[in-house]
Amino acid sequence: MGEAILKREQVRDYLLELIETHPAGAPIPAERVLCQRLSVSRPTVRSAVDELVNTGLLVRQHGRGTFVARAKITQEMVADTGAMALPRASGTWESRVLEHARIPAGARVGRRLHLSPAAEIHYIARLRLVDGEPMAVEYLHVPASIAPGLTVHDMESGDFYDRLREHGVHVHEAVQSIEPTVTNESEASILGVPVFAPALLFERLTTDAEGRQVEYVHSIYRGDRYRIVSRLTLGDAAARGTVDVQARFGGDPF
Amino acid sequence: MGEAILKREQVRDYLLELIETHPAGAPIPAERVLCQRLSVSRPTVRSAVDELVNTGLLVRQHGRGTFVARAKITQEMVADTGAMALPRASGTWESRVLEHARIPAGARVGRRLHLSPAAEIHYIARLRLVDGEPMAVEYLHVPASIAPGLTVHDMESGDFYDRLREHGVHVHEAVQSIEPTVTNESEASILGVPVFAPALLFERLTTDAEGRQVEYVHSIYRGDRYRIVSRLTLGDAAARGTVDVQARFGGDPF
DNA sequence: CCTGACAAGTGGTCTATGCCACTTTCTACT
DNA sequence: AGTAGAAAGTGGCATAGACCACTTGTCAGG
Repeated sequence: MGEAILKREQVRDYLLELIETHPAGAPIPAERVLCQRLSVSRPTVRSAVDELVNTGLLVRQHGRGTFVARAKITQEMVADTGAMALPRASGTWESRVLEHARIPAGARVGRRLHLSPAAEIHYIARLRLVDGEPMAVEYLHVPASIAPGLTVHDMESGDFYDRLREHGVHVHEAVQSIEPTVTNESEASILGVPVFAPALLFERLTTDAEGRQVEYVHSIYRGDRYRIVSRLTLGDAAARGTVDVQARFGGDPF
Repeated sequence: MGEAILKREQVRDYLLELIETHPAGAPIPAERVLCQRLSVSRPTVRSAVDELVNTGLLVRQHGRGTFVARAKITQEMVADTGAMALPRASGTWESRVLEHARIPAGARVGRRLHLSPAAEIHYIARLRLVDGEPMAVEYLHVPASIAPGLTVHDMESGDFYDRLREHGVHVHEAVQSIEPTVTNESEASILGVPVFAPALLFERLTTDAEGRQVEYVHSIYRGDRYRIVSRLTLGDAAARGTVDVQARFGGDPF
């Protein structure tokens, strides 16, 4: 069982055993060494290593070597009922603004936010880091009319929804989608992962108490170091329908 | 901007344009034709096609050709407040039991379900299909002591939690995790997707009203045709903490 | 007209080779 | 002892070729 037939599979199994028996950060033998040891060609070795890199088990560094990757960070998305204090994702989270501009919404973002394509929005690209390391890249779109005074500082400190409240915006509801994706070149570069590595794509549209769309966010979370946990409460047919969840995707902040 | 430098990137961009301008199911030029047309080697073409296959944009069939892939299915995980009727994922969902056995829990599943490793469980592997096509593969583990009379029929009909209720088990709460993953060979084969294609990994541990662990599920949902949508309600600090969500990951059923 | 075999076209796996670019180590010179 | 340059070791990109395996289409024979 699990017996590899193809040479690439043999190499992969050999490497999986190395990964299981070495700590994160440990180097694995160089490609050329593996060629000799396993009697396969270099493209075949590279193909097997490619697969393990894409699944987040190995990390490659040009000119340095290939190393066993670290474990994932878990995001708990359940809090005590009614509590303000949300369960943070493990690690110390920070934000770093990569771009901040007031631009026209355009057709696509305009549709999402129910705005004219010409309406102005705050466009913010920001990097989310955990313990100093990139975890996600987010693209926020906030109608300028709703929070005209929004600043870069607002984007980098504390809970973003707290910041919005300080601008008179009381968020009420959000619809969010999650799907698996793979990184493109830009995202890969920003996040320090390979291109086409597994990732989670989040899209969220937030409305305030007055029914206005106040935020549209598109985020990419690296899949090798991030996962979501949720707690669901399910009742009998008569009581079903109530789940006490305070969902916080994608780390901190809301 | 977006200008490919590498030959592999040039090929990929060429193919992306083809994909955008052709409907699902349309064939793309054969590998050898692309070699000639783009003046690149076959391994280079294959590498670019590999990437598009892994992201779910193309589908390869041995001996037949390469075709533009179809769009994703969206799972809405929000229902009307208090309603029994849950928003179904699009398409017609069915289950097909692949395996059903009573086996010892083992160390890992035993820990999850708070059982002795020797305790017996119902182990069920089942395929979830939408419109007749594989969408997910699920591995259910239910303590035999909790539902001694569970049958294959229970696994294939209607809402699984309704079936458990018929066995006197009233599910109350579940904790679930979601992370991006890639398919292994077995999953790829069952789901009809390539190995190492992006997918969503779900793990869920369900408890009943008496605090017993009644179910542990491990599921793989293909990423090329599936995504999750949720609606979150957020209030002011005083009111925050209540989200009216009825989460149903992974299609139908719970 | 039907069937079977063969050819052509498709993707799949692998080897061999060359060269580029980055990083680290070692050696020689100051 | 320190520094700079070269060498060695690492991953990255690409080509060329051979052969395997699957699918489809065509043609000849019955």
